[in-house]
Amino acid sequence: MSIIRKTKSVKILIKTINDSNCAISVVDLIKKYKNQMNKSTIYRILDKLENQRMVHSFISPDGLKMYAKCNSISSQIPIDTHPHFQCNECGQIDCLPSNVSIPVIPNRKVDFAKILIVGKCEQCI
Amino acid sequence: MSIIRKTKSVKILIKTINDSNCAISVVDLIKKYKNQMNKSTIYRILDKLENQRMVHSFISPDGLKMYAKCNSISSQIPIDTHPHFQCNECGQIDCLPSNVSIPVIPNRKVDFAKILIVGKCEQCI
DNA sequence: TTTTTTATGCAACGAAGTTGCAAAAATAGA
DNA sequence: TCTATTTTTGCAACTTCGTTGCATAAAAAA
Repeated sequence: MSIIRKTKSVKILIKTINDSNCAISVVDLIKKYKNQMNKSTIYRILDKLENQRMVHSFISPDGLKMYAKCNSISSQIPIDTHPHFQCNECGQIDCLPSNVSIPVIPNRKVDFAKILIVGKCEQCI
Repeated sequence: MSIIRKTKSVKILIKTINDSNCAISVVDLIKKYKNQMNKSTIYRILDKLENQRMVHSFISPDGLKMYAKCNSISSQIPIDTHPHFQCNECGQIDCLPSNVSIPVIPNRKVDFAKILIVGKCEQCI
């Protein structure tokens, strides 16, 4: 896998994701940058950034691909294992640093868990 | 909301979901019954069944809408709050009866959590 | 410079899911 | 039973999200 080249588009996307304190859907990124880059470019760049572990992704409850920055906590833990929080008022999803202990399940081997905690965020409480 | 009418298609879908011990994607149901019912019909029936709490749904990690029966445990707990288990070998997803305790998160109100535990199932261990 | 590699835009495509509408089936009322 | 009304279904068209092939543009290497 080649090292990522920091083109203008790449820089914009990295900055956008890093400056955001919550996850962003690709759909929103496409809308936001529809005059500056093509949607294929966006999908391709995000894919590379994820391979490089510079961002991480997950699928939202309504099936949209979401991207968020890898903070210090999540980059130490194997991919996608930290919990996410979705506010059911404003819809925003962000990453939680906290750990949720996964129960042992009889007759199965547990590798990791994808956890989405749903509730109300600080602003919407 | 009107009571559901048990047409032939409805019966088939209820039986299929109830007889399965794991979640089924709508896509698979459409493939399976492509000669017996239209995909719109399938989507519409499943939607109604879910409104009646006869089945429940969730979005799989690859964005597919999945349906599973409501067992005695899950029908007592508010919708979608029981954990699911996905085998990363065979891909099957099923419902877990066990409860995972959700941590309290500072400055937020936690309503419920969607939990997908990933690992190996009994058959694939 | 010239050559080679990589990134981008564009258009077409594909899959999942939705919707409007007409026909069919089931139900209710007489 | 016959008719009127409601509900369900099939079909086709459509939307949205995401992918792919290919030609061009840009960057890096030589």
